[in-house]
Amino acid sequence: MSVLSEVENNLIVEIKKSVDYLVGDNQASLPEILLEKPKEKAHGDFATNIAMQLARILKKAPRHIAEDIVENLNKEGANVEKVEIAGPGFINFFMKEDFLSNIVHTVLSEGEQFGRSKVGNGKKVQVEFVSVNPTGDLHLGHARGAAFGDVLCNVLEAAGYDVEREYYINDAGNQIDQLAVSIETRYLQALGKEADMPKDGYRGQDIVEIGKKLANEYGDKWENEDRSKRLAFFREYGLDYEINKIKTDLDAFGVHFDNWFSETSLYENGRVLEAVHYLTDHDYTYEQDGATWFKSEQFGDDKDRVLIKNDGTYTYLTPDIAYHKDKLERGFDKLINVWGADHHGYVPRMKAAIQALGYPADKLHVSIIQLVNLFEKGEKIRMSKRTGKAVALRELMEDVGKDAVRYFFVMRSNDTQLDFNLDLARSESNENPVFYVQYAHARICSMLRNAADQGYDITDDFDASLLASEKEQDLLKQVAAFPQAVVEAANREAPYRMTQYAYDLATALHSFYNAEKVINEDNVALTKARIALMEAVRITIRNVAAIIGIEAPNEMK
RNA sequence: GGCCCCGUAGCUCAGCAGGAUAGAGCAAUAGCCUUCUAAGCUAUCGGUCGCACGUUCGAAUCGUGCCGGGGUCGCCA
Repeated sequence: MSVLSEVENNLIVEIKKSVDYLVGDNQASLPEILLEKPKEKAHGDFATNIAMQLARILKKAPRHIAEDIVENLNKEGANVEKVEIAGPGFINFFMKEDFLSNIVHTVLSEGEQFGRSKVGNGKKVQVEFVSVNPTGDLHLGHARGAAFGDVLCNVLEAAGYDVEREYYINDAGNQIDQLAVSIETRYLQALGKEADMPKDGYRGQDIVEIGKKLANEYGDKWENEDRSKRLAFFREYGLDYEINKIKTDLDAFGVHFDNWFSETSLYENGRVLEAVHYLTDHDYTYEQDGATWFKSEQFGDDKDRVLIKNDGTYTYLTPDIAYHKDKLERGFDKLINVWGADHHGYVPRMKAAIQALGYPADKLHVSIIQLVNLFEKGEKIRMSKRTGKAVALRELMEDVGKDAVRYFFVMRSNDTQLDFNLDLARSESNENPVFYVQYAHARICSMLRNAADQGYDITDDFDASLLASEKEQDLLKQVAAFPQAVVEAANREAPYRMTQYAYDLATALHSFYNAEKVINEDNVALTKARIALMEAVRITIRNVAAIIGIEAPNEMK
């Protein structure tokens, strides 16, 4: 699926007519005709390898097939100026001069909508991401997942999918009991009492603060209270505090969720029990060593997994199966989970569960986010200098700013490890891709301000066919490529393609800027056309920046 | 040991629904500001695509086997 321009569609239709004529009855095995945009300008505006693809079917040499296709091609109808056959059998198309000029009008009229398409067909996709345990701060790995998930959602929305963002709050289970006990310890310490942090307690600064806060608000009230009541209260209080902190941090990072889903709610409304019953009723469980096991191996997992431990409590998997059952029943066409690399081993058992629940395994797609390493002055940083703990998202944002953090985290494919270069993110120069892209936008704004001072208006009529220089054509091609770039990023669930696109567009702009002047007193018609072009580029940069979730500033300070 | 990710220029990475001479950025070198923002541009230098077989008219891309780096293998979450 793709969004092709009218020109491309037209060309494909004409090529197909020619090919149909050649192959006659062999229709069934006919490969799809694809156009590529050659890297080399000498190879034309578009190229197709259809002749090579047909070689096997027609049992003829690719170059001969290409000749036949070209012979039958309606060049006029396809808006083609010149056709060449090259290499092993590529057909290269050189389009008539003005084939790109419409794009400026398109962008100006579509504005914020430019780049959006309907290829997603309104399909319902749910993306569950971040879902960090509410027991501490958001760290770098989480932040990468947050940026990835959020930009992925933006891309999917732009491509016409109906997207829901969800955060799964692990507010049940051992780690929350541990949170309550850790808070208790800090609370007692805040009151000046002797209390030791348990071995696997949470030692973060935030827990110390919760302890102090409780001591200030309640004095020794909870010290004398029954311990189970005390822990129950601390548990709720701590959860509330941690979740709010996570929300605040994500908010500052520009990440917002449609739905915060509580694990506890699954217990309260009987969904966990229901899921266990479902599996048991379908004979997907058995008892062994005092525990209840899920037969995940028959669905492709390495081994079977425990659902109910021999102490009667559930493993993490059990409510998670109930959670996915719930998600599936909410009617999404596709579920995407964004998980850290340390969870990849968990994928087969979750996919097994999806199948056991009666759904195809590919209903769920898990995007694994590889590790992040921080570098400063060429050295790997393991701990924050300030806190002595793992570096928190908040700290990183204060250091280099939200935009740099977002951009750097989505800049690389999610399945490669990421080296985050702090010096680079801080630097205000062309080495820093965020500034490079933002500068392109600011630069255009500056030109447009100057143009306005001289009495030009971006709504003036213009003749787009005047935009014929090499740099202008390059810019037009880049702009025209945006809708397809969005679709490809969506199809491949690869948001990093948006940062690459943004960078390439900025490069074309800067290159144009250094080669040509926009405001040219001797040529008013050309000036008007270039102003329109600049506005079209500005809109495109702003739109891609919006998808990445960074600012498109009017000036650089 | 099983499974997952990675291995492409000195460094960081694209390219991997097979296609033309493997691309960017940084670093290095040489240039461009009486001209709309030099936070910019232009050019040069730089690569046995980890290795070996195989499939193919054609392999960085697909398959198999090795080698190297990282991650992960709990009745934790």
